[in-house]
Amino acid sequence: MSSKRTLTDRASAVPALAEAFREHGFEGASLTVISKATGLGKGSLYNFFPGGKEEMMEAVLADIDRWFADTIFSPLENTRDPGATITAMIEDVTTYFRSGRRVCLVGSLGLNASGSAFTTKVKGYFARWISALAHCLEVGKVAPALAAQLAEEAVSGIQGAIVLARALGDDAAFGRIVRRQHSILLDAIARV
Amino acid sequence: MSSKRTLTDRASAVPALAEAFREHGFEGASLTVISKATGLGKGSLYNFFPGGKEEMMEAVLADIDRWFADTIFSPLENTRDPGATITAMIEDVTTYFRSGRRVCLVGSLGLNASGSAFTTKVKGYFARWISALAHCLEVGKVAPALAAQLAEEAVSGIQGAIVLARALGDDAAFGRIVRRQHSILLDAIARV
DNA sequence: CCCAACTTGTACCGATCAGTACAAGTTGGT
DNA sequence: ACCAACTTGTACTGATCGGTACAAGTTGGG
Repeated sequence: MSSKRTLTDRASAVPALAEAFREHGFEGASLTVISKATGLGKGSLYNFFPGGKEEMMEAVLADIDRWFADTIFSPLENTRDPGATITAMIEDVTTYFRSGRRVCLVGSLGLNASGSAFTTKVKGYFARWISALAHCLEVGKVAPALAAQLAEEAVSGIQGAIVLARALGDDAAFGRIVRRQHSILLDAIARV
Repeated sequence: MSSKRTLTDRASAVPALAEAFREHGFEGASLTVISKATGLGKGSLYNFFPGGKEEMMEAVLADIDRWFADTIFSPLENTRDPGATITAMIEDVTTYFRSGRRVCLVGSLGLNASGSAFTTKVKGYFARWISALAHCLEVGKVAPALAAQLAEEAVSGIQGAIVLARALGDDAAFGRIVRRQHSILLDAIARV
C-alpha cells in the first residue's frame, strides 16, 4: 500500500502546476506545457489527476486556498493585535506575489469567463479575504461600515497593484501602492 | 477600387473581435469563436487580417488606443479645468468598462506572459494614462511628486476594481471603489 | 525473493487548432 | 453590359489539442 507516496507526489506537483497556469492561463497551459513544467509525463499526470486539466486546476486552487486560509485569512479572523496582523498580511502578500511579478491566479481566473466552473471559488476567495480583513479592522475599533469599505478597497488595491506592476514591468510600483494601502489601514486603526 | 469598403468592413469587425478577445483571452479565442462573434468566415477574416490572430489583436489594440487617446488621455493632457476633466474621465471609464462587467483587455493581456508580443503596447497604455492623469493633477496645482503617486494609485485602483467586480459579480463594488478614487483626486486639487 | 499494486513512457485516438488555396460569387467603375 | 478587383464559403493542410490504452518498469510488504 503506497497510497502515501501517491499523495505526496501528487501534492509535490501542484506548485509547478500552479506556476504553469499562472504563466499561460487555463486555456494556454497545454498538456505539453504542463508536462514540461512538472517534469511528469502524461501517464503520471492522468494517474494523479484522472479528471484532467480541470482536476489539476482544482488541486491548484485548493492549495492556494489552504495557503491563504492559514497564512492570511485565519490570522485576520482571530487577531488580537490588528495592527501587527495587517502588517504581517501586507508582508506575506508582497512576498507571495513576488512584488507583482507573480500573477494572482484567482484574480486572473475571474477575468476570463472561460473558467466559469471556478467562479464560485473565485468569489469565495475574495469574499472571505474582504470579510476577514473587515473583521480585523473592527477588532481595531473601526466602525463596521468603514471597515467593510476599507477592506474592499485594500483587496482591490492589491489586485490593481499586481495588474499595474505586471503591465509596467515595475516591481517598485507594487511596493509603493501596497505600502500606501498598508498605512491607510493602520491609520484607520490608530484613529480610534 | 473599393479600398474604402475594405477599410470600413475591416474596421466594423473590430468591436466584435475585441469582445471575443475580452471574453476568451488571446489563446482561448479560437478562429471558430472569432468567426461566430464577428459573423465573418475564415476567408473574410484572413482577407482583412492576413497576419491572422496576431494582426486581429493588433487592430483591436489600435482601436482601444485610439478610443482612450481621444476620450481619456488627450483631455487629461490638455485640460484647463482639471476637476471637470477628472470627473469626465471617471464617468467615461465607468461606462466603458460597464462597471467592471467588461474586462480591461490591455490589463488582462499584461497578466498573461503569452501576449509577450504586446507587452510594449500594454506598458505604453498604462504609462501614458498615468502620466496624463499626473499632468492633469499638476495643472490643478498638485505637487509633481504627489501627482505622480495619486495618478498611479488611481489607475491601479481602477484595474483592481475591475478584477474585484468581475470576481464577485458585483457591479456596485466597482462603483464604490471608483467613486472613492474620484473623490481622492478631487480632494487633492481642492486642497491647493 | 516474489508478486501485487503503483507508476510511467509511448503510441495512439478523434477533435480542433491556425492557416492556406481557390473557385464561385459580388461589386462598382466604365 | 462587361470585366477587373474585391469578397467569401468551402475544403483542405499539418500540427497540436485533451484524453485513453496499455505494456514495461518500479516499488515495497510479506
